[in-house]
Formats: sequence, C-alpha cells, structure tokens
Amino acid sequence: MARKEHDMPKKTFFGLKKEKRLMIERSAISVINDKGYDNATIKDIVNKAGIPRGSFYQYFNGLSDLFFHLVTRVSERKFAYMGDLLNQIESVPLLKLFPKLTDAGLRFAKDDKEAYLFGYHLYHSQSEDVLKLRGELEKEGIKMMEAFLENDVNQGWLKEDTNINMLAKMLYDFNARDLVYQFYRGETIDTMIERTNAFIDILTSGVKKEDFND
Amino acid sequence: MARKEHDMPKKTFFGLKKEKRLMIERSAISVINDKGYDNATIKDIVNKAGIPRGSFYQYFNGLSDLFFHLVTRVSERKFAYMGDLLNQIESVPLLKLFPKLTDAGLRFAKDDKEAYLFGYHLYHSQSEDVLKLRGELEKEGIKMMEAFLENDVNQGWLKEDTNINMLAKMLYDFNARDLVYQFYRGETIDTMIERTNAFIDILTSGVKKEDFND
Amino acid sequence: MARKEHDMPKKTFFGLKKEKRLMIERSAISVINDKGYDNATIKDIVNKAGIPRGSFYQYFNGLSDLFFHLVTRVSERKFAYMGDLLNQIESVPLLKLFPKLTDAGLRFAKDDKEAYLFGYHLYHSQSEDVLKLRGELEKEGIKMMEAFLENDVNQGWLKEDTNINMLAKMLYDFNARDLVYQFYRGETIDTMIERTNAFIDILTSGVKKEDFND
Amino acid sequence: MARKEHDMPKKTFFGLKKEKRLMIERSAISVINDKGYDNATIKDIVNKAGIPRGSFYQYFNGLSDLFFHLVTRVSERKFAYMGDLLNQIESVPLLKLFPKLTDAGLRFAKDDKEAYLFGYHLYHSQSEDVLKLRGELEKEGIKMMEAFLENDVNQGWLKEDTNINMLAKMLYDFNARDLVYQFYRGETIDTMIERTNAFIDILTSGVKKEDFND
DNA sequence: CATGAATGAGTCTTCATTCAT
DNA sequence: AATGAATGAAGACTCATTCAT
Repeated sequence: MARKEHDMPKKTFFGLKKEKRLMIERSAISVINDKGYDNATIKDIVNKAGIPRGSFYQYFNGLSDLFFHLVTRVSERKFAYMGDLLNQIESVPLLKLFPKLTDAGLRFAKDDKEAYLFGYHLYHSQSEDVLKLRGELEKEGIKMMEAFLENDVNQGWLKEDTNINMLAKMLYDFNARDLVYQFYRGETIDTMIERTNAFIDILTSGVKKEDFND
Repeated sequence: MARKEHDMPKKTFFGLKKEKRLMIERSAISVINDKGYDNATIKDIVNKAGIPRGSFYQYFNGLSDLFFHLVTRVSERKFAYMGDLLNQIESVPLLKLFPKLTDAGLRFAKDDKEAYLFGYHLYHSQSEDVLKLRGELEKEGIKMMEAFLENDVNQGWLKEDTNINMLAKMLYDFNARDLVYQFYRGETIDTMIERTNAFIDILTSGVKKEDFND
Repeated sequence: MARKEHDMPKKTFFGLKKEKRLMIERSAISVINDKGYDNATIKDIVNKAGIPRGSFYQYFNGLSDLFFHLVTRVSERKFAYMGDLLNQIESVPLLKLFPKLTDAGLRFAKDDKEAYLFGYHLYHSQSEDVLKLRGELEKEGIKMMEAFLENDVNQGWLKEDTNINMLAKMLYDFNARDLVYQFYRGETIDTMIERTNAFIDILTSGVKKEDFND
Repeated sequence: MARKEHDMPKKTFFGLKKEKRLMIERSAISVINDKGYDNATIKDIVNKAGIPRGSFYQYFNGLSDLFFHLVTRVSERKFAYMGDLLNQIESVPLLKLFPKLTDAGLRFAKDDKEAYLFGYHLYHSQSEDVLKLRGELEKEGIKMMEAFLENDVNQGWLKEDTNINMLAKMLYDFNARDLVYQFYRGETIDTMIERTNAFIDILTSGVKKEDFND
C-alpha cells in the first residue's frame, strides 16, 4: 500500500501548528463535501481556510495530496471509534458485531458530521488517482471482512457454502458507502440504526418463506 | 417526473439525421465514461463527435441537457431487454426473477458496453442537477421494487416481517449501481452472473447456521 | 445626403405585406429601445419579430440598414405631426412657435411611445455609421433652424448680434435629444411641456436682473 | 453615493506600481474613447496595455469596475482644475463664473485630451450600470448648480421667477456633455471658448428684441 | 518560509453570417 | 423567396501553478 511520495503532504504541512493544520483540513473537508472532489478547487479551499494561495503549494503538491491525507486521517479517526469492538471479533459472528460497528461509526458521525460525510467522496470521484485509491482501500477492507467471515464459517456460525467474498463486499459497501450516502441525504441516525438491523436480519436469516420454491 | 424544458435537447437535435444524432450520443457517452460527468467538457465531446462547437449549443443548452437525455435513452434501451420478463412478475417471486432481469441487463452490456457503463455516472456526479435526478430515479425504482415485493409477501413467498424497503433498496442498488461498477472495473459477464446468484442466495436463505445464536 | 445603397433595406423588405413590415419595425424599435443600438442583436430582433433568422438577411444587409431605415421612418412620422405649424414659420418668431412644435412632438410621443423614444438612440451609439448619420442629421437640422432664426433677425424680432448658430444648436438639441431623454427617464408629458416653456423663457428674455453687472 | 464593493477595482490594482496603474488607465481610456463603452472589450484593453488577460481579472471584476474607477479619477482631475474658482462662487453670479469654469475644463482638455474626452462616454452608454451612474452624477451635479443659482437669486442677480432647475440643467449639460461632444467632433478650444460665451450671453440677456411680442 | 501577484491555458457561450433545402 | 440549421470567430471568465519579494 506504499504510496508515492507525492501522494502526501510535504513535511512543511506537518510542521504547522496543530491548530492551523486542523483548520486547513476542516476547510478542505467542508469544500469537498459541498462540491465533491471533482468539482472542488484549490481556490475555494484556500479562501475558506484563509491561507495564502502560495502556501497551499508549500504544503501539498496538489489537491490529491490533501485528499489522500484526509482520507487517511478521517478513516483513522473513524476506526478509533471501533477500536475495542474488534477484540471481540473472534468470539462473535461478524454479523452480530456489525451493528455495533456501524453504531460506532454513527457515533463518529454525531461527533463530527463533516468528517463522517467526507468518506462519501472516495466513492464518487472519477479522478484516476481517486479511483485507484478507492480500489486499493476496497480490496483491503473486503479482504479483512473475508478473514473474519472465514473464521465465522470455521466456527460453524455460517453455512459452509456461503459466498464469502460476496458477503464481505455487501458488508463493506453498506458501511463505507450506503450508510454514508443515507446520512448525506439527510437520514437521521436512528433511522440508520434501524436500517442496519434490517440489513443484517436479511443477510442472516434470508427472506424466503417455506413455499417460496413452489 | 416531468422535466423542465431546459433539461432536454432542443428540437434541432431531434431534427438531425438519425445517424448523426446517434453519433453525438455515442461520443458523449464515451467521453463521460472516460472522465466522469463532472470532469467531462463540451470541448471533448464536440471534438470526439467531430461537430463544430457552435452546433452543440444549437442542440443543447448545456452538458446537463445532453446528460439527462442520455440517461433516458440508455435506460429505455436497457429496459427494452427486460421487457417480457416483467410479465411474469406477478407469478414468480422477484428474487427468482431477479437473476433473469440482471441477465437481460448483461445482454445489453454485451451488445453495447459503453451504453451499459454509462449508467454508472448517474451515481457518481456531485453536480446538483444530477444528484437531484438520481434521487428521483432511485425513488421511482425502489418504489417499483417495493410493489413487487409486497405482492410476494401477500403471496406467502416472503416472510411477513421482511423489511420491504430495505430489500427493495438492496435489489435496486445491486442492479443499477453495483453490477455496473463491477463491469466498470473489468469484471467478466460470467463472473457477474455468478455474483448475482450468490447475492440472491444470501438474500433468499440467509447465511446463518443453526448455532449462530449460541 | 444620399446614402449608399447598402444603408437601406433591400427591396424584398418593401415587398413584404405592410403588416409584416410594420411588425418587424416595431420589434426592432422595441429591442433597440431596451438595449441601445450598440447592444442590440439581430438575434433579439428576429426572436421578438418571430421571423426566421435567414429572412433578416433577405431584407437587410445588417443591423445598420434597419436602423437607418427606422430613423427615417420615425422622423417622417414625427415630422408629420408638425407639418402645418411650419407654414407659420415666416410670420412668427421661431421661439414662439417652438413650444407648439415640441407639443406636436409630444403628441407623437403619446400616440407611439416606443417610436418617440427610439429617436434617443441616434444620439447614443458609438458605431461609426451611426455617428456619421447623427452628424449629418444634426447639420441638416441645425441649418434649418438657422435659416428660420436668420429670418427672425431680419424681421427685427431678435437682436442683431444673436449667435444664430449657438441658438439653433440649443433648440435642435433640446427637441431632438433632451426632451426625448427626459421621456426616457420617465418624465410625464405635462412636465415636459412646462420645461419647454421654461427653456424658451430663458432663451427669450434671459435671466439676469438689473444689478447683475455690479 | 457609496458604491458597492464590486463597482471598484480590487486592492491588487491599487497595489500596482503607479506607472503600471496609470498605463492601464490610459489604455482603457483610449480604447473606450475609440469604440465607446458598449463596444469596448476587455481583450482590446489588455492588448493595448500589454498585460495578460488574467491580470485584468486580478485587478477588476469586470469592465464596469474599471469604467467607474476611471469616471471618478477623471472627474477628480478635471475638478482639480476648477478648484480655486469655486471660492468666488458666493461673490459672483454663476453665469459670470461659468466661462472661467469651462476655461478650466478646457485647460484640462489641452493637458490630457484623452482623459477629457473620456467624460463623453458616461452619457452615451446604454448599459444599465452606466445609466444608473449617469443618473446619480447628473442629480448631484444639477443639485450643486441649483444651490449656486438660488444664491444668485437671493443676491438679486437673477430674476425671481427664473426656473432654477431648468437653468441648472442647461448649465450642467453644456459643461459635462455638449462641450465634450464638440471636442469629440474636433472643435478647437478657441471655438469652444467662443461658443461658451455665446451660450452664456443668451442665457443671461435673452435674444428677443423689443417688438418680439407684436 | 510566507505571501499573493502574474500568467496563460482551458472552457464556456453567444451570435453574425452563410448555405442548403 | 422562406427557412432555420451549420459554422467558427470572438470574447468572457476561471484557476492551477509559478515566481519574485
């Protein structure tokens, strides 16, 4: 997953006072949330942040640098909310843990709405760079899910013939993309929790009744 | 669903010789597939189509006119592939029909790869207009799915407590977005068929084994 | 004052049915009144008139053709209102006749507001053609005034040392430009009559009192 | 008279070296004198000034910004020529001072022909913005004249029944518009002085002879 | 390093005029 | 002669990136 040197902020950025650094991050998140990555301009960001145009290039080689950094920062923070839950991962089926994981995500949403929403944009840009990053992260995330699910199968919790990859993908997408999109569209957090339960219910037990196959 | 006059091509466009009209449509689809709607330029399109800059504005008020038209055109064509299947919708559970419906979609993909892929962009632009259209179409599509599923419940095919809306949404998204994205990423059609089956399997029967709840 | 052939409509224009011809004239006047000659476009005019773009060029070589024609048409019509008054011109001082002349003009304004206003634009375009025409018409108009005034001097009505040219210019400008501008700005006709009287009063008797020269 | 922020150059313009700033002003004046405000293009101006297209927008939001600035600049400079004369305004009838005031204006014309001519365009554009500005300045200017004339009446210099407003308007127009137009048309300064005297003569003493009313 | 002006490439959009039917 | 589509020249405006101070 090593990224080219030029996919990240320059060291000058990390030399900034924390306050200023965070402010720049917040400004960029806000602008990208507003317009989407593909339509966001450096101009908008420096204006919002109130920093000089030239400084931007002192800190970053371009918008993608900043974007990639933000993706990392935000997902770290989101991950932090889920931290301890993952300890239980071996002793509980993922499908049981999943609502708690999304709960954790939603707590993050409550604490920092903009940051949570920001996740959306990874899945909606058509810039080559972003598409590439998205692909990498999806692969990673799904692989992790698959590992968990494989364990669940081995534990006898899931049917042996479960299509692990498909299930992993569904779970990953639901969390990383669908929930965020719902939030983007203005759904309340309570509704999102409810929907998560319904989602898991369906995956767990299926929806067919006895005479489905008649 | 009536769109403002200004969301559609001018009548001059429909006055063009069919050949030329199709060529412009194809060019636009190709450019948008390449760059995404938010990054596509009118310049690219007229260059690709080999028509003069001014002509574009003779036919459309702007890029969104053309885009909306293409969304309509493409979904009509895609729909045509599914036509007769929908006759069976009352006598067969949607979940059984679904693979056939996606099959139909994939036949379209085989016949016109670019057009099929084009559907992707409705879900990936952050332009306000497109977001609005997406919202409308999603609502419509999901409502239709819900109607089918409600029937299935009444027929005794699905559990009474099935969260119809959630299920409808999952089916809609899978077909309209996820499959297309897989194709976008280079998945073969055979794999996509396989995945569809796996997807439906999970929804139908669930994945848990008896001792899931221990 | 003969104008080049290309400063006038083509004969096709005069072949049109009167109704259509008048409608085109009215449309052009309205557009030019709205935007000024320099900002008026042929597009606007054909749209307003509801005639095909190509027809315009069937009738005129360009906008200036039409404009020059309109100037002529309108001033003919305005002149018609003053017709009989000019018979008195030899037996009455111009300064006494003048309010009646402007009255006549204002009757025209009442009858066809747009046409009256149109006169304004001859004095406010910076197109070379129009500037030239303006110069010609001014020269003509002032020369006529001068002739009248000279007669007035000879009749012993005006001081011998009156600067005829200056006075002629003032009268011409007042009628052709200032009154129209006031109307343009929304002045009522009654106010304009009043102002005309005040104007003539000043020119006739002057404003100084006995001890002006102390 | 406070103008919106967007009616004036940006601060970057005022940060330029004086020489460059003046050069841009001169170029714009020259272009506008040539074509009129309504026909002047930004392209022409940057070409004449030899600055890059983008710089223009660094300095101004659009052509009207620059125009309004120039109107202010030029009238300040013109005003400077009249400065001390206005001290006498209370002790001398305006009509006696007036030739000296126009003299001052004409000295400005001699010193900077282009700048003097530029005043013309305020009275000949049909752009909404300019019309509005013109209205404001006219109102201001005429109000000032009226104040002076009222004093003159009170001093017993002018007839009590003088239509102050009409006279004020005539004086204002003559100075701000008619003289400039004459210069525009190529009149010499000497002729313009002569005409001013004739103009004032008429206003002061009137032109009628005893048997005018027979 | 910080700053913010300078630059010009890239796009959009409008319209006069021509031309084929 | 009537029509209205085709064309491309012209101009406005934006912004990423560089650079001088």
